[in-house]
Amino acid sequence: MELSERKKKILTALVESYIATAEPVGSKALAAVIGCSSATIRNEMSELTTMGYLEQPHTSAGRIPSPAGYRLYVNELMERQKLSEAETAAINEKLARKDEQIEQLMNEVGQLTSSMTQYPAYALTMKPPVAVKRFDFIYVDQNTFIVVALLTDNTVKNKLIHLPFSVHQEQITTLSSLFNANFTGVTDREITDSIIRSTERAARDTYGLVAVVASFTMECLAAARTAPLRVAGASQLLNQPEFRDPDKAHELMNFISDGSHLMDDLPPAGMGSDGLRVTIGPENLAEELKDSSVVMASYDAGGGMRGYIGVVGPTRMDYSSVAAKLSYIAAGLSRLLAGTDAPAGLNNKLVLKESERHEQERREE
Amino acid sequence: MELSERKKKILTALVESYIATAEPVGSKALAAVIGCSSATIRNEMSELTTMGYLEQPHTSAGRIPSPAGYRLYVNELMERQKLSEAETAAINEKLARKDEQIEQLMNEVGQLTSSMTQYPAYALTMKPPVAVKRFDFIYVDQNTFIVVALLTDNTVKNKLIHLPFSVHQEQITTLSSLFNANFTGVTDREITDSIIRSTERAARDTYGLVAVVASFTMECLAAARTAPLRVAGASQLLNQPEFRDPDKAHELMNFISDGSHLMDDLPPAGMGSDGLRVTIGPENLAEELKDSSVVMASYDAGGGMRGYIGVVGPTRMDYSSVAAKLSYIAAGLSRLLAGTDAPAGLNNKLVLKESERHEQERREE
DNA sequence: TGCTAGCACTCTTATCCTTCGAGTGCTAAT
DNA sequence: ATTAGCACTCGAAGGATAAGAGTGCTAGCA
Repeated sequence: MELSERKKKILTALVESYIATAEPVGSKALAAVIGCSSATIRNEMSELTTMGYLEQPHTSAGRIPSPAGYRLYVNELMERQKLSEAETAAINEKLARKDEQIEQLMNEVGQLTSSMTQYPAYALTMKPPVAVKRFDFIYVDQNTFIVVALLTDNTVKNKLIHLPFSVHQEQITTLSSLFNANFTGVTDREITDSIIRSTERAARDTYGLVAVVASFTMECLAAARTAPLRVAGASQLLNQPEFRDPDKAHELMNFISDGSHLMDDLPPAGMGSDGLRVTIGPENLAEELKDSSVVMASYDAGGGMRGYIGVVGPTRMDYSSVAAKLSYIAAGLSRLLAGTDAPAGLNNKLVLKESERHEQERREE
Repeated sequence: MELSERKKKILTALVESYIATAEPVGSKALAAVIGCSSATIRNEMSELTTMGYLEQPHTSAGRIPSPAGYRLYVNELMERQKLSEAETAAINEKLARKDEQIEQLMNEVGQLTSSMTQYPAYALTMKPPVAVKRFDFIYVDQNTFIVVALLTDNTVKNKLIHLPFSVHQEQITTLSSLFNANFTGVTDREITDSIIRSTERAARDTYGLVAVVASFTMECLAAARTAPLRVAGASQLLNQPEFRDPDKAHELMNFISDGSHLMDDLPPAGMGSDGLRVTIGPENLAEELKDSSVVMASYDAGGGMRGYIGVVGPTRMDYSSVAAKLSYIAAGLSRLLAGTDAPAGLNNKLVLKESERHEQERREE
């Protein structure tokens, strides 16, 4: 059922007022904004309450939005915010330093997101499986050599291997051709015991080294797909009035500081076509997040990799502003990492509606 | 001036009671422990107060230790605590997994320390300057090669270099001998413009590549000495009653979450010969730490590297237990990383006195 | 029929006041 | 030197009161 225009206006104003002040909103305050008497507002609010969009903390306080109210606000009512010059400049400046190490960059992205939004933020990259493109072996001395593996995603991994016995140059060369023959182009899943066994059989006098290098190889490949999740600005939570209770704050901070939980929940499903997803309060799967909201954006990290940034905050989160900022940062990262521009119209102003409608439909099934 | 035995007993009991309960301690409670009347205790406490070891939050509450009181307690009164079987076992188990990456390990050490002590913890390693031992260049294709640098601390760094123009194998070989001749054995400080310039002159047709590789080299060397500081368990602060005020908690959490401040302050000076240092309240240089205490321990990370672990907490910190735990963990790390055993007697029970006496003397000058 | 004015009612928050009790400091006695 | 006793202080806790914000409902008006 569709809401009347006025109801929409009231809900919008109420949500925004509550987001700004964290105080329940009364009919009087809204009357001024909407332009009719407080009694009328009261009637409307009463209906909105029975429809489930508003809640009353107690009989004689104002109303606050229910999760459903926030949902409606996010899906249909919220203004697509534009970032200020200063904000876009700050983001661009941070992202401009392209020559940084990727890990370093990801770390700073978390902090950037957190400081821009004033909420705790996290950033993670999901990578597709990689394989080794080529191996090189560097002979250092009798007991020592270095394995260098160039991966398909063009990162290079290496390891210094120190042996309790001595080898000579030719053995290393043999090893090199063995590994380049048998271990290139295979992902970590595809390295089976049988490959290792057969390589070992072919290895002859370098027999003992195969296992060492093979395990290094597997480590590399596994490490390359593992997503390094960075959490930044967890202490920002303490700025929010809803976390002035230290016990609540502590609980949620513990939860988000240890990123593994976040990963379970967040990346897989429900990303809108615009790369944004908002989960509000009880929509979150994790028990610890039932009173919080999560906004996340995904970006193209190049080579089929998909990255995610997100923020966690109270349900009374400033969705509009956060969505705009995340979207802008994500677009910047896409451009930076993958050279792809974001889908049309996504750069600065947001197009949430499309994706959110999908989600709405899903929810109503 | 030396305190009477009884004053020492009173101060000790008072500090320990306050550490345990966070409540000001009255004369009655102490009378039971010490074995004389509360009036006597009151007289003694009154003297201890004028001597500056105790404070009164207000006229009619009990006494709490002043920073000087804690200092005296830490230096002379505190029992050297032994860890329980379970605690040593937990620590040993964590440290047993030697084959982990060093960074991973350092990260976990922070978490281990934090979870053992119930305070926020940090861990950092300081490394002496390193140099490159040898360079190897791997030719990948026309536009691409890999630089591999083996450092004096036996870590290996690498970088994939992609060029906008093409090179051939011989140029790479030339580059290799140039760098092995001019850039090995020099630390980052010693790489001057003039070395780069003269190498470039000698470089002839590989001219343009020298700068690229040289800057990679400097990055490596700088990165190798930069201490990766890990902070863990910042949210533990919220367990402490003194941080139930969210604003205070927020301030300190911000401070410690961004490790750079900690580094400014902590590592340089005043490490006792036993590898432990305690700074109490106003002894800390940083304004944000004036109400907190820091306990840190250093360990031998091998190859001249010195590592530090520490915890931050309220001045009402359980110094005895924290010192024992830190010391045990540090000794374990020394053994693990450097193979050296800690100085005699330091393994499990602590010898604080020696070093602290020195510090005491320094302070009295 | 929709809007508004008015009014009684509810419920929270702030404030003030009182009481209670823990703890002190001092004095006098042992 | 120690202790018992006592008057005094001061914060914490409890309770009553008042204030204020907001609601729901009814009745009147366009």
